[in-house]
Amino acid sequence: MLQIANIRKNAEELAARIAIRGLEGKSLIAQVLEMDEKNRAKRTEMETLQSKGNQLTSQIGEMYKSGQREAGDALKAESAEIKEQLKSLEMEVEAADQSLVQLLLTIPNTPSTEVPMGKTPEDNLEVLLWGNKPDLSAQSLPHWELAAKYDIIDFELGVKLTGAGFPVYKGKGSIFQRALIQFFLNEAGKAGYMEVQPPLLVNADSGYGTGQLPDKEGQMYHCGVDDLYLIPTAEVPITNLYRDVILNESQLPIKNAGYTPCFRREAGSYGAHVRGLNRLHQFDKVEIVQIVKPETSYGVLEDMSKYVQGLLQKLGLHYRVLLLCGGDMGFTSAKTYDMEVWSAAQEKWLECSSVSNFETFQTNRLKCRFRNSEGKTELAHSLNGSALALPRIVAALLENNQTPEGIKVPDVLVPYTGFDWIN
RNA sequence: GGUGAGGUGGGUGAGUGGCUUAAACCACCAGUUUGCUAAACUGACGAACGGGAAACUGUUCCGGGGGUUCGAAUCCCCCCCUCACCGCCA
Repeated sequence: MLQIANIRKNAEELAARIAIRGLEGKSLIAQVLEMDEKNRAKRTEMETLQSKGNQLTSQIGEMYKSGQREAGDALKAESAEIKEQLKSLEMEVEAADQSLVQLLLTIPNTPSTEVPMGKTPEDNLEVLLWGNKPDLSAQSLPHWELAAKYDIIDFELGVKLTGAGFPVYKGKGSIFQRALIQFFLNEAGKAGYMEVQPPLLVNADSGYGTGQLPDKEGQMYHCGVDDLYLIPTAEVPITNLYRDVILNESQLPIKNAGYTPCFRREAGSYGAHVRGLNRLHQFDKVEIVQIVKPETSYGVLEDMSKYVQGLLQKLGLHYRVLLLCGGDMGFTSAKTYDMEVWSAAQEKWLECSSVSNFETFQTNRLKCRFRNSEGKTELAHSLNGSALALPRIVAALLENNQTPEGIKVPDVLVPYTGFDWIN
């Protein structure tokens, strides 16, 4: 959620930035400002009356204490009248504030000025291309056929147990996936991220904190009996560690990494493009999160992007980096890079990481602040990224490294798997 | 699930109707001392929102919601959560 104080101060700039998403920034901001002005007038009116009422009650108290009981009683009527007036005024102010918040909740984050204009994925900017397409023989198989051939991932079994989108990893497939997780966590540790194991179920407050609620309620699995949500990403529990917190400037930057399964309903997305590991209801992911000082956040975004790319390079994957355009960016993000790996047998790019700077959009909801050098509280900036999401990495590795003899395990993973071939 | 105790500022924790403008201690911050760190001492120190160029000032907030009262952290009702013990159990 955008900060109202910031909108007052930088109305024009923010309107222009919203327009990068292809929205009517100017009229939206104008609407907010108009409502805000009305609300403040109401608030002033209410507070003046409250002040008057407070003075009166202390007067009455004084009179009682000095024995002027009758004089005190005489003022009670006036006090009661003020109280009556206040009742409706307070309700008006609350309703006014509520409707302003409702309006603000509909406004997405303001893209950074470097974000390209555009509405569709075609308008995303390819900022980097690394490596080359692997040269596969004509008999190359897509990963779901490889999974069956070597009996390492069983999609049918998952359907029996749960439903589509819940695969069962078996034998070397299971070990391979565990090796990747371990590799990613160790790399994150080396890069200075503190590992955390958060809960996989979160309450509604946490959902609101990172912005999954109320907009994306339908994307999360909900346990009705206990009113808890299965996390769609570790971003939710990890970022919410810092909800309602005032940090010390010296604690920043905070760098956390965590591995969790992720659960997504993905309602309405079926068909060929969700085949195999391409889109699942349950998948594993290592997530990195940073809470930083505002002036450093864009530098940190570049660092995180480089870090994620380093993982892809160590795995020897052909990938590209996209700077998402305004229209394709998530609601809460100010600037996002997507990393896509080349899936050689499917001959298409698969998104395997998304690294974003949220500026104060999340921290405003989270009330995640730090005490700056002037001793004032200030909202921190939050960022996160996948490092990495497992299924599409597994898919790309299986497809790109396939040979007639089997699937070659990347060298960096061998210490974790204990074998160098899946065959 | 049963019984009991409790939720107060960054933390510990006092506070049973108006001098609470929330004590005290700790932490954080600034300064003095100091080769450096530490210790000691001194000082400042809750948050959000509004008004004001600023100094400053107003309002709200003691788990959440309602109520009693001229006046509520304090009394009453409902809800939520935490802790302890018991039961069940990986």
